Amino acid sequence: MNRRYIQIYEDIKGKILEHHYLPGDKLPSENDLCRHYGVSRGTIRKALNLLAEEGMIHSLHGKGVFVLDNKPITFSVGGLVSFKEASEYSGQAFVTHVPKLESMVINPSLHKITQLPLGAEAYHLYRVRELDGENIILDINYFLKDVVTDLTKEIAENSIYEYMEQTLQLKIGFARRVILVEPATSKDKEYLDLQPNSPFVVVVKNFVHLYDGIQFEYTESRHRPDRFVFTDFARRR
Amino acid sequence: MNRRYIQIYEDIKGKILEHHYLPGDKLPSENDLCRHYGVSRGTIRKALNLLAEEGMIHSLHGKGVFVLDNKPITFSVGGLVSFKEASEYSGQAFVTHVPKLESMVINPSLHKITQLPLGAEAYHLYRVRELDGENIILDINYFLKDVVTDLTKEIAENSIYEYMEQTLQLKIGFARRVILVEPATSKDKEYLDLQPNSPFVVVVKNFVHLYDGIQFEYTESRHRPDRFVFTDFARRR
DNA sequence: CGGTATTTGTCCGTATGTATT
DNA sequence: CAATACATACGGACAAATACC
Repeated sequence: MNRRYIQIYEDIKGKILEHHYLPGDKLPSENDLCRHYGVSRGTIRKALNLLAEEGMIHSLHGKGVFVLDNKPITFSVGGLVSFKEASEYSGQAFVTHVPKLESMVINPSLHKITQLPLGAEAYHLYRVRELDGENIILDINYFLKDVVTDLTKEIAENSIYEYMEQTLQLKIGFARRVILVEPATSKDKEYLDLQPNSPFVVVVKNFVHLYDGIQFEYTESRHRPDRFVFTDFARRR
Repeated sequence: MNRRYIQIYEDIKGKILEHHYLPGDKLPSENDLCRHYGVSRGTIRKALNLLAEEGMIHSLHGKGVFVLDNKPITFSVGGLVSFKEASEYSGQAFVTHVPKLESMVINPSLHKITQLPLGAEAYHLYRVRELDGENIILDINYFLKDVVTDLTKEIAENSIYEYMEQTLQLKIGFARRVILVEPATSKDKEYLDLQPNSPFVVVVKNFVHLYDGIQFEYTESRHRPDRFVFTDFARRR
């Protein structure tokens, strides 16, 4: 498989991130980029389209393609990236603790919450994310056992997605995400350094599917409200 | 301009929303769709790509294109849609009150918050969104006066975006959005029906730009935490 | 102000690769 | 092995918005 347009997308993105192109700059014209990369215009436009979706660039009809003022959303919570990828990007050094890793079966009440198949075996784990000595995120994960086989604490402390993609050769497809606010539970109070006057946590619920469409994961990321930030980019159609 | 692919996107989207296609169904093959709409395959693929970005469909190499189980994100808070569009879509009947509409100048401290140009004249308004007799969202808006000309209370109660696009013939381009949690201010307490034990609000900050790139709006949507929901769809690349 | 060149937007047709049936 | 279906890429054409002279 060729996927030239992905390489070009990554190349241009790198040049923006390394400030070879600055916000407000005009990129070379699409025809110039065609000559530079030795590809057709359709391929260039596919690469530029990816950058536009992420909020890195904006095209103006008849004028050119301009670099936006941006912290691209893939660096924040937006986009489907693993926690490890996000923290590496942002440059913040997180530590992950795994106080719990066990096997269980999806019972009816769990099925309702997780949307995972009733009766399926799953790994159930808690992961606590520590920043600057404070525990600010509690991840409650459920992974289908027959998909994410042989999960260990070491893998969970590093990156489960990396393990799935590189070791198990699985293809992650898409995720639905819901953000809301809930009262803090006793588990939140046990694992997070909550502030005394804050009886709430921000909850990000993730329903993650493989490329073939089957859901293999449900995760609740429970955030200390004062440290929660989510950024997003949207275009008008 | 033709924009056949937009029409096809809207047509297929409509068929999914009206349950002509159900979740799990396979759409006709791309070649069948070409024949049906009388267009080339590239045009069909552009339409399908829009649906895929919104989380309505998912393509499987060699198998077909399948309808996902979904409330598409444009129906919720995701996507760049006006409050009126979102509420019409969700079917919830909101009422909008406009307790304040005044003109002001962007001073240095406002410039820092809103990112609007220093010294520019702006409309400043409060809009309270009421649902089921409860005031649950306080919108604090700043619109550049030389862009959104002649703004009135009537327009603000209906839809400012509709006014901009249909009356002023302006093209809205893109927005950056940040979601976080803040302590409730005295204004929140004045305008929102906050619950007594909830000293916080969920704040959605919007930096909205015209198609030509200039920012014309800053809005803070301040939500009662227990009524706040945000949904999102993401793909792995 | 007008004509020409440049640049992005849309669409077409074709060819080839790769995954599934 | 062949047929089907999606993925990638090429090249050409014309439209629409803008820039330049």
